[in-house]
Amino acid sequence: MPYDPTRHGPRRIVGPGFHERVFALVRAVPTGSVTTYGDIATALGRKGVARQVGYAMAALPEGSDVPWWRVVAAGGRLSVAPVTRREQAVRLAAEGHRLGDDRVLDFAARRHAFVPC
DNA sequence: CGGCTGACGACCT
DNA sequence: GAGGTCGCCAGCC
Repeated sequence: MPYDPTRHGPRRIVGPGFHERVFALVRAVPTGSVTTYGDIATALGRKGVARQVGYAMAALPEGSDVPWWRVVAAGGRLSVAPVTRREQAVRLAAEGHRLGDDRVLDFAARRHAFVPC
């Protein structure tokens, strides 16, 4: 069943652990840049956990300080649930991104490079 | 403690 | 391009 905020209950409180590390990385993405689930997974040291990164994003509470809209799918695609995707497109456009066909154009140039601490 | 639930990605037909 | 398969795992009930 696809993610549906109207049916999947209240937002959950963010706890310590994996989710928190994901959120910390997303907070490090500056305005005007984007990153991907896979890049975050790689930055965490495990290439294969892009899916888990997505799950972490789904658990974000509303009103958090995490710029979730800067996280796109591989290749710059917008792949979240339709309602959220519209919101994401609006926010990305507001940060100067050009969008087309559910994609971030110039994705390669706007992709954030995570630096090791 | 077991079961369930998910914003993915690479690769294959 | 459109499907399907498989690997991946934390957090909540």
